[in-house]
Amino acid sequence: MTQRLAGVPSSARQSTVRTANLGLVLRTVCAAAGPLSRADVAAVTGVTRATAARLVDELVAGGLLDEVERELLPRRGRPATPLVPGARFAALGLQADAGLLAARVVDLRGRVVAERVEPGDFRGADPVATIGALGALTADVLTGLPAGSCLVGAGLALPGVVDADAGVLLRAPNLGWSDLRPAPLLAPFVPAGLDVVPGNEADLAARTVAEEAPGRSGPYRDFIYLSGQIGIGGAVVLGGRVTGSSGWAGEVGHVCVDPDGPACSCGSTGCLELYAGRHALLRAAGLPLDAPPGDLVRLAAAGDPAAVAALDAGAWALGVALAGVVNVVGIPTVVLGGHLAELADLLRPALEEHLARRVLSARWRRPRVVSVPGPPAAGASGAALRALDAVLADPARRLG
Amino acid sequence: MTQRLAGVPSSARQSTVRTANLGLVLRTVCAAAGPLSRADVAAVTGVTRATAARLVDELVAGGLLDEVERELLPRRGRPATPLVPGARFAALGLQADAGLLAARVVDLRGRVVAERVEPGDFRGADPVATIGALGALTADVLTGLPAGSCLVGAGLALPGVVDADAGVLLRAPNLGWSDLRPAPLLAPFVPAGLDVVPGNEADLAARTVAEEAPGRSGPYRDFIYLSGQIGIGGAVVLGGRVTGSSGWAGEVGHVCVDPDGPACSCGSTGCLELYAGRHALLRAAGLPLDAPPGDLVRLAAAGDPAAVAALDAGAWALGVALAGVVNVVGIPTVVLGGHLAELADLLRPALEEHLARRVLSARWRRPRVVSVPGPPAAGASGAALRALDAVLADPARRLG
DNA sequence: GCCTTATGTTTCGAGAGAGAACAAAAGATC
DNA sequence: GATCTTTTGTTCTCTCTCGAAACATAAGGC
Repeated sequence: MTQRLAGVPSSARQSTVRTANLGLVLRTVCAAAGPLSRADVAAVTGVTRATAARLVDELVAGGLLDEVERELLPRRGRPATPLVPGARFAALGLQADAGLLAARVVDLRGRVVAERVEPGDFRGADPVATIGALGALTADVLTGLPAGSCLVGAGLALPGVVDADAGVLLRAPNLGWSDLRPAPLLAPFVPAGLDVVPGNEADLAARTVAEEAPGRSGPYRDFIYLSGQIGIGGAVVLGGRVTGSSGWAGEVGHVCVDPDGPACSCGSTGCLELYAGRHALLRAAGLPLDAPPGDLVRLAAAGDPAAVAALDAGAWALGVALAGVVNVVGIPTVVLGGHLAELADLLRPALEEHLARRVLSARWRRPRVVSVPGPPAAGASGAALRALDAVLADPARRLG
Repeated sequence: MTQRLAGVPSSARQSTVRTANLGLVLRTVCAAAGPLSRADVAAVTGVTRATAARLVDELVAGGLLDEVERELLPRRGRPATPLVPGARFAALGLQADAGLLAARVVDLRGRVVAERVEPGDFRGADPVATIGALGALTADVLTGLPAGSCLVGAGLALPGVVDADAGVLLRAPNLGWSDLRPAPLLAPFVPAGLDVVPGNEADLAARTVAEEAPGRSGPYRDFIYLSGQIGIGGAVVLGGRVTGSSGWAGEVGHVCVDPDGPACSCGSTGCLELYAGRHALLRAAGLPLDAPPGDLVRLAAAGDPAAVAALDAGAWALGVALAGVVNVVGIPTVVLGGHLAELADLLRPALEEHLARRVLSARWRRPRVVSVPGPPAAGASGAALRALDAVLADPARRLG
């Protein structure tokens, strides 16, 4: 009975208060749209100005906050010292997808410090060679960093089932990769000690919707995210947090929409991906599989029958699959990302109608479908955000 | 910029440490299988014996912990004072379902202090009269409480879409109720000031699996729960917590398993409930709809073709629907409750096979189907647990 | 030039846990 | 049966952190 029980969180002590409040102050500054003064921080967080000043001073000393030049707004009273998130802290976000490689560095203010995105066709490509190419891109990006930058972490977005704790990509159907451990392959290209943590592409891309910058909320807090790449990944975001079992989740593309439908390479039948995946839509529309993204939109907008039929079938399949997800998790907002974002305007009417019919709670909260423009390779940004969020969660660790 | 931002948690102060540690100590005692001493509490939580003793003394003074008689284990050293959760704190859990009414009082130790369960057929019953009957049951149960009991909360499990914040049952298809506010109807039967909070039956029943007593974990921490009543409700439990959008979620019964299937009363087609709901199974097996629970089991075990076919169809539909849920939330454990628990042994082989085929991550984590015996009207117990968990989350409020 | 106002800083006190010493109550040992 | 050992529970001092209030600072307004 003297053994420490698993799952019991550790006790609070005085230093816990300090740690919690340092994090609170840092997140408050990050969450704000513009610079805050020490007095603003006190007012927003509820601590006294004395305490706010003490906490801010410690964060400034550690570089997690920067004092910037005051812009001369003519106001009464002593002029405030504007505070913004520290510019020297940044994280590396990588992405390897069937259609592109990307390396991007994002700082604590949410700015892209450096990036390279290389399109290509990596279906069935050799994993070692491809990760090597990504490493070269990474090295290139890192040389462009300003002096004094501090990389706090790194992540790699992959389109498949990932065991993030073990650092293993278990299976990426569209790349044709299995049981791959990317970190050792990337180690030669990144600073020593920087661990590249893999993650599911859709999970990470969803973060870029939930957070428009580290610690700053995006327009939606609760939504189902759909990432249209060659496959279809998904993530459930609740209260701004991606839920699910850490990288195992989000295989929406393989939700069954018709048990009597065609066989899928995953072993099941009638998977969503066979109707609304990028290749499925292009094939049904009579377009080549390497057609540029805008072609399908133009064709359908012009009323081409095959293209319209392809989108109708896609909307129907998305409706069946998403209605199931909405019925289970109870979130009526669907955010379309990736190639589905471009098609959002064409898919929305039929898709929302299908959802209204099949979702039990639709009468009270009508499901809606929205899209976000999103950068190319949103997964890379999400991977960087994940690493930066770890700093926001516990800034005291960075202060020594 | 001096406005308090929404969503920013409040700052920590000294009293926060106290509050947190009081909760930690109380939850530690609740989580333990047997009584703990002050020294045990110190060892498990990590605080010093001095601090543990102070915290325990405060909880004992408030009645949240009880010091019980030492059982004479011959051990060296000064004998410890065994601590158990306070017996005088209890919560009321109610349930109204198509097949039963239930009222139950559960104390902080997880014991059923008093209960009444009344079977019946309440499909299409008048909501006011039915809730009135439940109120009479409740009044009866409350008179049986030992003197000095303190009811800390009350909950009502309902088989439908509930807005817990607003306290409204929006729609319960199998009861035929809509837009019902149960709290005022029950107010005459409960002590003044006790708010009866409605909740989704499956969400609440899932709690009884995640927690075998207030604060004490059950055998599974991450699972998909299926509650087989006349309809089929569901809940997703992650890390011991029911996730979802507070009562909107869990309508697994209306996940579409065959878009070309028969029309459902909900407006969609091919809903899971039409294949694996209680009535669907009985009808397909050629049994009357009011057949006692064991009949179908006996018939199928005896090899009756209609019964076996009914269960095959049910397992197939459950496989399609649950594979979708597993693919989205990434949890490979399915717990069957309600009438599905009795059928678990008959459903499991086919169901696990369907899941293995349709779940993308099955090769690494094979989905498994388990059942829990569960009390009748598990939702009532779950409703009481929810109220008791609120005390565990913040015992300081109870201490004034 | 003085007043007003808002920001930032200093000082003191209170609450809470850590650590160590102390007191208490049993079994173990001779 | 007296003493030692062991474990539990208590008391005391110290440190850490925040709150409160007074003070200092730097601007605009009159």
